[in-house]
Amino acid sequence: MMTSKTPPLSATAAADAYVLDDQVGFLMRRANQRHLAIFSEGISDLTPTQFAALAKLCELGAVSQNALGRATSMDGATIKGVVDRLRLKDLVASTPDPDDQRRILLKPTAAGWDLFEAVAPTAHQITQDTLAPLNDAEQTIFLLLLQKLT
Amino acid sequence: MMTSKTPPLSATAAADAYVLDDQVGFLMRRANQRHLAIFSEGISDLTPTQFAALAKLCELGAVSQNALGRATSMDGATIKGVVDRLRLKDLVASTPDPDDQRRILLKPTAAGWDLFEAVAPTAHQITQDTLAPLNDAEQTIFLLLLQKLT
DNA sequence: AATAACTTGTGTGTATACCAATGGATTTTG
DNA sequence: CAAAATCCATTGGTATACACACAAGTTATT
Repeated sequence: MMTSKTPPLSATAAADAYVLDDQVGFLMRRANQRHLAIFSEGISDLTPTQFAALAKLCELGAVSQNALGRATSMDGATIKGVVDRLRLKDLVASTPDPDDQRRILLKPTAAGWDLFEAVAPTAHQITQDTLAPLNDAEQTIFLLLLQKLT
Repeated sequence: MMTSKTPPLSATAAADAYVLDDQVGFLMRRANQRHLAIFSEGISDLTPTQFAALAKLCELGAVSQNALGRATSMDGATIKGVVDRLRLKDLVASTPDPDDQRRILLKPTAAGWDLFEAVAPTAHQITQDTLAPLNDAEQTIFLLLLQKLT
């Protein structure tokens, strides 16, 4: 509990005790910054978000844009921009869904598949490089705890 | 090591083995999304980034804009926007540095101090709420490992 | 002292990321 | 079946976040 480390405090005392560098949010932001740097070093063709969308699309087959967004934890506005850019790069193709006129069915193009398969090993390596400061046991625990925070 | 879970693979096999939901980057993004939601629920006046900058400024006293950026892990372009918005809200004041004509010295205003002290306890609570899915021991480990990944 | 190298703040461009609103399509319900 | 509720894609707005380039100021080098 919070109270074990921070017993009831006046607002001022709480402010004194607030050290930014100890906050989860700040640490997660920094850890993520490091990961993004590692990613763009290894894969410069795609952003992590674009790769996530492409990978998920290769995993799922043909899905609607919003469904892909849900599968990758992006809201409608975000996934639209990502898909637009993937289409500009000819990695993803879209066709209207004959069963539902609202939907756009997305599929990886041949080039999309090729790129995904070509960079998947690198993506694995990026995950490993990101976790490299931890030993095997620590990596397992970290991923487990991270999953619990999801 | 990676090889314990993923022995040498052909590109296609690597693609098969690539499950987005197991990747560190994806998990960190989702954990961060959850944290941001908790934050904005508790503190709606400021974004996490703005609060981080304000908190660090209260911690450091008078520093230049770029120095504040370094202390909060934001690059020059990012910290500029953040500080601009904090100034618009009258939480931060800027004066030219007499010793270095390039620099702008930043300081929290009285309102900035007041707001920081008022929300610091809430910020602590947000950290706790974010970590709530973990028990005490897990929280300690998680923060430790997170720090190692920084 | 003059030049080079660096720092600081700023501006531009691109890419997430989310909220709110909208119009059209589909599903659910009364 | 008709109305309400929901879903879908899109748009506009705001806020990080980083890369790059730039001008002006400062420090280091020669």
